[in-house]
Amino acid sequence: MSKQALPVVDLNAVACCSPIAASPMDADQATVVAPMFKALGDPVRLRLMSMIASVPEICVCDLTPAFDLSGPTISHHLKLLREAGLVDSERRGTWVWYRVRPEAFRQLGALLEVSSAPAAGGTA
Amino acid sequence: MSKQALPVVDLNAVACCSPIAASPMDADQATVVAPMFKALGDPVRLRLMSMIASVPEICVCDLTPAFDLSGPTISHHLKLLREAGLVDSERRGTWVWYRVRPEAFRQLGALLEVSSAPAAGGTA
DNA sequence: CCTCTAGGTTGACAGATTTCAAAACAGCGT
DNA sequence: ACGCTGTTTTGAAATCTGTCAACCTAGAGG
Repeated sequence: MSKQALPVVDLNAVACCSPIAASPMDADQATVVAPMFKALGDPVRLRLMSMIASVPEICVCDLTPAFDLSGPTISHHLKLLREAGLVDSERRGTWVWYRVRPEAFRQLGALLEVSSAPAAGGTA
Repeated sequence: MSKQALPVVDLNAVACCSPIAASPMDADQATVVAPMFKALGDPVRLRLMSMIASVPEICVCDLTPAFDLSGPTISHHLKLLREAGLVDSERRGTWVWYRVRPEAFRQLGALLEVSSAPAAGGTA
């Protein structure tokens, strides 16, 4: 019943910072990282993520009315964001508060870092 | 017949650089950006992207054998990457070469930048 | 204990995604 | 012209996703 479902993505299990462009990512790492990108690959979740990331923390009750969607649908998207390890939630009395997991956020950023131009001399 | 299908994502149409965490992203921008994350949200495409981004350019014939998937399937994933605006392709004789679109890559990275702790005093 | 509100879970369904086999298309070499 | 190899397109099957209505759980307040 632990509502604090352990994130599917274990950040410590990931070679956490070599940029995608530094060297070909191996299949295992791709399997771990892809779900994080996938979680951001839906407009609703991307907005949700942005709203959460823009403040220290935010109540579901402030998230839901920003969309033209039912409560359960928002709840579903928040769950995916949680399972991807991107956000954390905490119940405090009546309300549930969400905040980002900075490590996850940082990792994603690191993955997309541009590492200059590697020299695999193809083009000429 | 133009195989150089115009990317679905028009990079110039995007408020191209304010980090997700800077302020809540509006619905329109989310609609434009989400497909890019979505494209990276599959392990195969993420690896493909990584392989392409790790070198100046790479031939499909070097991409395909890295996976346990049929040629058409790889081709399909490459098409999605192209449509997301993340990569470009060019046929040169018998082979087709892929390379990243640096602008798109940079934009994605910018989106995930951590902008310290913003003070959007909603909470207190 | 009862009721009210905030959120999450279940079940169902339309539409999208992943994948492959088969077929089409594009250059190259003979 | 013909066949060969590399890549994309088409068509179809199995699976996954986004969404809602209905229902359940958690805490607040009588």
